[in-house]
Amino acid sequence: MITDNLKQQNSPSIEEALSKTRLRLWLKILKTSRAIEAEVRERLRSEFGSTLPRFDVLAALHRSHDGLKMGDLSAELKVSNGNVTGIVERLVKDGMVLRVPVPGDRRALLVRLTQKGKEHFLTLATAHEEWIVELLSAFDESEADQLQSLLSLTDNQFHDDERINE
Amino acid sequence: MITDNLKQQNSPSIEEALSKTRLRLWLKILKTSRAIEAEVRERLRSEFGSTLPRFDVLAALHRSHDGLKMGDLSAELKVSNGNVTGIVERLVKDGMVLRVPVPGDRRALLVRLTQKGKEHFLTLATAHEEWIVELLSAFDESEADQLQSLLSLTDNQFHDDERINE
DNA sequence: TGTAATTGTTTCAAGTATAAAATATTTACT
DNA sequence: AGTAAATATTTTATACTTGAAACAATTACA
Repeated sequence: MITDNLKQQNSPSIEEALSKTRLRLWLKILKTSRAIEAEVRERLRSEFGSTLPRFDVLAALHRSHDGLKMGDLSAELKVSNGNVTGIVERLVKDGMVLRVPVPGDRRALLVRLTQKGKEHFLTLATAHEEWIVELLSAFDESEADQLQSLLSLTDNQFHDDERINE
Repeated sequence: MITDNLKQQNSPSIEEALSKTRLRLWLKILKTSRAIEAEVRERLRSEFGSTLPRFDVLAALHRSHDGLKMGDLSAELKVSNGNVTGIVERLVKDGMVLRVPVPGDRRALLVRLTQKGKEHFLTLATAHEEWIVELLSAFDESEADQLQSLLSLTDNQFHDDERINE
């Protein structure tokens, strides 16, 4: 598909100002996001000896009731297959998850939370929710809603998945 | 210093709704930020064979005219000392930066862009700016300004640097 | 002057992350 | 049945990341 460039023909100075504003905004988004993420990582580490990737894997497994195949897990978390292999390996070693064969398919493995993993995740999740509420305490209901709406303007902007065919 | 909990005594349901809104907002911030960052990483890789950490180091060195000590560099980028050692090592190997001794202090090393590094950085920076403008094209001037203001509400929220003493 | 504390940096061990290659299995099609 | 293509996963090589330990040099000060 070929499209024309339909950009409005603004004066150069208006275009340049907009570019600067967007660049500055990106740095702000990145700074805010990284600051909160760093704080969460640090608390997971110091208070629970855990990490964000582990938490993310446990959360995904907790959401899906019957476990997830390795591939589904990496798709869900948007990280590479090989990466998930390593994280799950360590979680198995710690008794948090189990790898069980899929009946009809000897290639695939289902990853499931153990009882211990379930309990551990609930502890982490409770703390995590409290931290986020605290770290975003600068926003009241109205401000948070406005932010949410503004950020939603990017919604159809990024596709992993171009779905070229069909 | 001991402070009372000065939180307004809202009804439980209002508090809970606010918590949910904040948690949802955090997931949105994280999703947006990661999507843009992933796209920038991918383009640095595929179009220039480079990475975001390398770009960040080059950018910091370009901003400071006379080079930076290793410690200043890691402070500026908010990453660990050991991390910077590795990234700089690879940049040295590629001829992008130089380590030069600091006259009065035999512990310290100044890291400086080479001519090649300067040119390489300018190429990357130009492309990077275009990408960001494109990736944030969902926001017009007014929306970008509103977002910037809302995100600035967290400004004194996160300190690396508690400055307990003095 | 000597030595303790501080400062600047690298090394280390472990975990996270990727793309690409390798392996194993299943499916589709002849 | 036989084989090519597709699918599910792991392995490999390389890079990034951290906190903590080690090392080296400088500064403060008894």
